[in-house]
Amino acid sequence: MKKLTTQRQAMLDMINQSNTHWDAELLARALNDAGYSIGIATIYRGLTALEEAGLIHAIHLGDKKRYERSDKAHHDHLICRACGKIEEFYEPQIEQCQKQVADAHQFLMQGHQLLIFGMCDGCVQQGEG
Amino acid sequence: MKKLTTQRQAMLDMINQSNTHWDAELLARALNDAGYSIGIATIYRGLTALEEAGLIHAIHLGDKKRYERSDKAHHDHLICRACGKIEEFYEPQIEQCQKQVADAHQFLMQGHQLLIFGMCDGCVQQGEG
DNA sequence: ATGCCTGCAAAAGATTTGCACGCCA
DNA sequence: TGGCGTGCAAATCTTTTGCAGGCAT
Repeated sequence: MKKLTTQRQAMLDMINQSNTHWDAELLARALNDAGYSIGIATIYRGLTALEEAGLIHAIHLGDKKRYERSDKAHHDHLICRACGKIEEFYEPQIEQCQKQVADAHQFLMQGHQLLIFGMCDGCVQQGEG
Repeated sequence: MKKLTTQRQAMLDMINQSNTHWDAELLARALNDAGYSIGIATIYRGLTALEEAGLIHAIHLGDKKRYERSDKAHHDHLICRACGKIEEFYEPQIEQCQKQVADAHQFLMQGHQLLIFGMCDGCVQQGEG
């Protein structure tokens, strides 16, 4: 059985206290800044354990794996290519369409990931300046 | 200006002749099997060049980058977690919803990627056996 | 000559793993 | 005492890059 050790608790707290989309290194740095000293391997193993336990949620964003709180309703992501900002959205109509698509393909849907790439409002303004 | 050399032509042909979702190593192996001897670095550089030229299309599928023909209509992917098979689909309603979501967030949509994870029919059958 | 292309090997970044040690039931 | 967690360093995997030629214009 997986244990929720002090360090994993710290990781979980850090993730739960924010809306950030953490990657392993970011989290390691934040925890070290917060006074914990946790090896990077422990971070990776801990993140995997927390994910398996359903305590955090993972998204594989192109280059690297990110983690976010799981105590949130399901949502998808808008990703600004200019500044890297990640916004969240939830569109029930899309969710429903996906189920229909899966059914039509006799495909048992277990999950999905929708990423919308583009530029956020702020970056569009700047780009035009 | 990028050149369409013999090797890049071979890469392009290989990709165009199939519906496979190639990664760099798979493509290298296939080309070597076909009699070409192309270094892996050339494959990577070639794939990047072909993608920039719009001749092939890239999807970042979780772990690694894959490439497929670009002379196909836009589509999204159903991915079987059991056997790795990738099916394609196109659902105009989803496309349209995405635009609306982007607009609602004052987000300039440049592209998107929708992956549906689950199990294909064949694997479901097997799993139940 | 110049610019882009190639191969190889080395480097890079992200993640995993081997190993020895430590903690707690 | 056995199992899981930890740290470190080494290994792995995918991708990029440096460098020394090579080909075509």
